[in-house]
Amino acid sequence: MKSTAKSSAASSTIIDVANEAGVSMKTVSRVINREPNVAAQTRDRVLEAINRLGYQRNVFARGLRAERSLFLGLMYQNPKGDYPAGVLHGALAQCRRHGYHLAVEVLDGDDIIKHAERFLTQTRLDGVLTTPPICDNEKILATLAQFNVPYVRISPYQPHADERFIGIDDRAAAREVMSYLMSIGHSRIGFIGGIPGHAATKERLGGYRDGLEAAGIAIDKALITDGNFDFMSGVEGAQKLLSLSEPPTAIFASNDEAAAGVLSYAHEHGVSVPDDLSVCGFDGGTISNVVWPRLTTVMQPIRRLGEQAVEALIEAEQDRAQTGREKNQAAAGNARETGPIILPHNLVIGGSTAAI
Amino acid sequence: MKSTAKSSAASSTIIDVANEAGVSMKTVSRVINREPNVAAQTRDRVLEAINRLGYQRNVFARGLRAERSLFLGLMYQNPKGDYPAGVLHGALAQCRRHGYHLAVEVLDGDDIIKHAERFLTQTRLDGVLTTPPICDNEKILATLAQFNVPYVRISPYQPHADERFIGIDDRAAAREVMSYLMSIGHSRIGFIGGIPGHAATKERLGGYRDGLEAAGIAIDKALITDGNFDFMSGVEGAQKLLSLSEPPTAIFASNDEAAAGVLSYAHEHGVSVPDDLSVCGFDGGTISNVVWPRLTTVMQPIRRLGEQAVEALIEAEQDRAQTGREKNQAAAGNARETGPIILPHNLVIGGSTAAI
DNA sequence: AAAAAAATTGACAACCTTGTCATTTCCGGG
DNA sequence: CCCGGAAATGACAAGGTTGTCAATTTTTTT
Repeated sequence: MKSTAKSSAASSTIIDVANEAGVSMKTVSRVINREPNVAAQTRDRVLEAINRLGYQRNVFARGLRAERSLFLGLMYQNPKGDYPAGVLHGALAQCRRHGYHLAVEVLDGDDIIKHAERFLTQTRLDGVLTTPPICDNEKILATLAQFNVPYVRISPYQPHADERFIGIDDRAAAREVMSYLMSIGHSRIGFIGGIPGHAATKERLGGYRDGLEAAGIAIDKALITDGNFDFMSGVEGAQKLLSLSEPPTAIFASNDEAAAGVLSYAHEHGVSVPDDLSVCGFDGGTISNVVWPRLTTVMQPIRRLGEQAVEALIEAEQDRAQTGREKNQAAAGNARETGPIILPHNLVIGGSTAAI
Repeated sequence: MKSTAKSSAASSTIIDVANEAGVSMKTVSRVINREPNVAAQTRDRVLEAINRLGYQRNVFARGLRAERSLFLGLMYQNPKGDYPAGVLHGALAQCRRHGYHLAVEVLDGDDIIKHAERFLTQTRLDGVLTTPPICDNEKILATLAQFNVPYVRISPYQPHADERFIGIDDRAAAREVMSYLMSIGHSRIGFIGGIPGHAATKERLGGYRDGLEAAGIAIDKALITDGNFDFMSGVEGAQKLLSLSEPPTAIFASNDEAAAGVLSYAHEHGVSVPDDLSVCGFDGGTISNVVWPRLTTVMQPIRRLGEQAVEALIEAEQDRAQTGREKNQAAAGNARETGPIILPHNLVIGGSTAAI
């Protein structure tokens, strides 16, 4: 008695489908992969057979024979907070829509590169999404290129030419925050920075400056403090800023977590928010909604970043398959789209800001 | 003229290794899979060859031929918050240590079961981790069983016999919270519940009751309100409890998010925390650290839950492979361990509680 | 209407690994 | 010194898919 006794869940193969539809397995393969040159009538017959049998292609057989694995990868470093989770969730949703799967890998050990290499050889991903900070690690990018894996970077520090990246317009968003604050009467506004080297850090500070400049307010360096996107840097920033001889009436922190630190410091020291001090954050994740008062913040479409990144990868992948097939007409103008995808953000007014 | 001169990124195959070591590919396979009956000397030669060539086995070929895929899966439903992210991170770390990869799937569409089936047929996972609430979905569990995929449930509602599950002792933790609150003088303590049907909901309420009982305090049903683990349920719960003619001096919310809601309501209505009201949460994630005042809460070892779950799966998997190989001696006492793995929790005292 | 071109389809090999089963080698006992 | 049995090793097939290339059918052109 063979122990093959597969359960009812056992899947049928491409050959079963071929027999059912009365065609060769190659034709079935063509239908599955949406290759051209299949008669409409044949295609229908095959699709019907697929439905009847509940056929699903074997990911491993496909990965073995073809270049494509039906897996995308998400590589990131700091798994804390809403950001990676949101990207992940969006990416998963989009993968599902396209019949892809997602392999996640956190790179944070000793030898990141070796780790990435192992990940790539073992999984043969069709594409990779990366988020800051590793999306700005040149060695990682070089490794991806070496393995010939298409990748999309989310909110990179510095976009490379001829490369897909996705993000929001941090600078414009920060400008909006500033003009909102100024519109309700603030002119002395403090700023708490993010982790040096992050794109977001640079851009949000840029927006802060832009805003003041546009209003004709001179920049006071004393009002700009360093930070690193975490709670403590908010606490410390608030302490510095509020101890100035001429303290700000509003503080714009580079993200919600730091803004929460500001709130905390204010509560601790009897500074009333928003009466004595207005506070703005950035990100619009869970934190902005659970602190008191609720933060005025910029809501990023984090999930959509993940979705769009996957979308871009799959598009590129299909292009690749397409042009691969048409390689005879190598001269054909292959318009592989590149460049940025900028998603809209949203300024949310919470209870943490008020007119002066 | 062998085409061995592959590019540096291209991987060598088991045949290359066999040639390099002067053995057959089957022997290499044996070494890789730690099968018995390989002479020590041969094993060394093969391992050396593997090192020299930087060989890594092809996941797809292996998945195609063998039952094992080197992939584990994480299935969950609500991707929000620290919990899933923490489990994911822990699971990833452990997977990496064992050379496994992790495929993540969020089940939240229309037809969860069909979705799960597709996921399982397509990926042929070696094992699956699930978290609440879907780890309590009988249909999902049946599907996993049907596909013969071993699974580990994290914090299930009701442990099944003969099955691995992992969690903390919610009830004991809640008891600790209660005895702490009573030790600092509180006796009128309100409780805000979690999503009905969750194991955590039941157990934490149980601990609340246990605590009062142990202190000989009668349970006042007016002090127990419903909730659902989110911020608003904390706000609403606080409102109910604080409008009682004889309001509590402390509120124990079933998780941090709800506790944050309580804080928010208190701030809004001029109730000073912790002077007028003590507040406790549960989970010990980001939220407990960014609100003001910091929450007194139970810190769950979330990452370790993920790690341990993966560990258990891989152990079971290796057992399976082992006994599979020894199937001739079918009578052998295969002591596949089952039952619970309970990890320690940790009561963290924050600024949200004070002596009466 | 025949020839040429294009579209459609199929036969077969190849991808890399592991399971099966046969063969060889080694060892202790007669 | 041979024999029997266990240990070590290898030859070969199989797993499900897609790429290659040839064969067949349909359409277009002359």
